[in-house]
Amino acid sequence: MVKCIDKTACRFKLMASRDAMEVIQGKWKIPIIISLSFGNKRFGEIKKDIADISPKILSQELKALEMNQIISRTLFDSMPVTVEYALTPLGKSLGPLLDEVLKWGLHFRKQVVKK
Amino acid sequence: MVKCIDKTACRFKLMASRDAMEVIQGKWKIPIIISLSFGNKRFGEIKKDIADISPKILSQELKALEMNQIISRTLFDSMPVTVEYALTPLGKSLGPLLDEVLKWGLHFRKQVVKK
DNA sequence: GAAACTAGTTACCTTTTGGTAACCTAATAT
DNA sequence: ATATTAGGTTACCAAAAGGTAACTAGTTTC
Repeated sequence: MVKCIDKTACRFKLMASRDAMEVIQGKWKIPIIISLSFGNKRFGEIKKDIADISPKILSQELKALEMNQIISRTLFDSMPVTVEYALTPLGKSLGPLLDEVLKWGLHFRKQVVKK
Repeated sequence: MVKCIDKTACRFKLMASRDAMEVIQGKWKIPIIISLSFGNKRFGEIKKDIADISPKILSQELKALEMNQIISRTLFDSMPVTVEYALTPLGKSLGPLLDEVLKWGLHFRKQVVKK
């Protein structure tokens, strides 16, 4: 039975995984990132993509993603003002992680959910 | 600007990612899985590995992971009884996902957290 | 008889997350 | 004047997640 011998390395791993999870955790962050992976979008477009998200939650989650530098927010002073959200390079770098999440989700569904 | 044209495929993706996230979401599930990736462990050993988890939460999370068939629970009727937890093949199949989480977490920390 | 070890459970409480409904500002169209 | 569009905000509420402290059962050692 192998133990977590190098405790510093182990703690470092736990820290890194917690960091990553904090960024993508919650009901709506991954759907928003997936929506933006199909191209830059405006507030209303994301809202239309994700059917049952409320404006309050969408606004809140977009702010959180922006603070973590996953997305950018650009204001155009057209009339009426439009706002464009886009994935940053850091946001795009989530691609492989999200692919794995998706892949494993399908595997899980095949094995356990079974419908 | 590309949209999510194939709506059925898109909904399927969202469903799969939500399934996966439900299994690994929360403050303690990934730490528990990482702990068990170092070998089968008993309740008290996992508790020692994860320093600040309370027995209530550990018990709760182990039950959830067992229900999702990520871990197995084996009772030995020694004196006093001991219980061994282990990753199932499905649990082990989370390996690549967790590697990506870890990798991205380190990348994120280098780029954003910066200390 | 008292303490310790195993693997938890229970009651209670706080914090975080998610959700609804109504409202706001500025401009343009009817 | 009124409705509509865009991009939100606000107040209020419910549910889920997380945490603390104390307690349980059975057995063994001091």
